[in-house]
Amino acid sequence: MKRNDTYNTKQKDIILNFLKKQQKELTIKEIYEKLEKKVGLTTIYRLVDKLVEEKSIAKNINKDNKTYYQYLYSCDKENHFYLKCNNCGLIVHIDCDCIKDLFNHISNEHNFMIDKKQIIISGLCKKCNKKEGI
Amino acid sequence: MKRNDTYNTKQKDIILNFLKKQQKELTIKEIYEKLEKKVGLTTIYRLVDKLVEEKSIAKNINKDNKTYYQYLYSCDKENHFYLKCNNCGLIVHIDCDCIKDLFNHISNEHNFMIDKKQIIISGLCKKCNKKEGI
DNA sequence: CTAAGTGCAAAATGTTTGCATACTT
DNA sequence: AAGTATGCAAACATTTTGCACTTAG
Repeated sequence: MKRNDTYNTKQKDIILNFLKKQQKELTIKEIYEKLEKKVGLTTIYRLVDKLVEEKSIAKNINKDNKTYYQYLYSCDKENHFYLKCNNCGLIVHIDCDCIKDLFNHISNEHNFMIDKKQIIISGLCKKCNKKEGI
Repeated sequence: MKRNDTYNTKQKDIILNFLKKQQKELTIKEIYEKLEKKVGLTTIYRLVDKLVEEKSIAKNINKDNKTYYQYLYSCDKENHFYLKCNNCGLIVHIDCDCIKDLFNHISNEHNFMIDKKQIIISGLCKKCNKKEGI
């Protein structure tokens, strides 16, 4: 008679932990293969969707036109955001008050409620910036 | 004997102008249909890819798992960025120095080169924020 | 025991490619 | 002309669905 409940399953654990361990973006196929097919493709699609919804992971399309998923270290602080390198795909977590100012400014002056859980700013990390700059 | 050249075609014009006029995100299919099939599907795929590459338009996956494209008003100023509403999908162009400070801070303190052409910050616009907040 | 989750195979979608034709310069 | 671009049909890839079965609570 229960309703709208959610169960903890082996597969759920496997996927979240796997993404947590990997320090990079992965496609569904890559997840499926690296997990040695311990979890069915369909299930990965379904679980990954949920994880995106609850903002545990980020989803995005890269230049290669493929869809990638990546774990986002969660954080309840007010001053955290992510920097994403467009070249190597890495997302790094930053804690810095600089984002608080922007947040306040944008919500006050521009009437826009930034989603604190998902502030992802794109560009090039130090390493890739050097490489591309040649 | 020319090489690596690019021609100006009717289709290229049609698509860019169409996206410019629309003030919202569109899927490939929507573009195809609203254009009344004046441009072939394949061509849309190809042109839209180029436009993304040259950063005239933005591409992203929404909650509905569909891929959307939207024109980005270009701007050479140092202080512009975009705010994207996660609910209604609109991208608004903002010119405000607040982003310069963040930009400088991030590049100096965090060694990260933000892509000035594509600073898109997500959240909820005023209208959608009210609706969701009920 | 019941609702929720899983995984297969199949169906539905979405995207890319090969190629003959048409357009730009 | 020569090099690009286009658009169809076909190939390919990705994602979703139906359904019988398993698992969590």
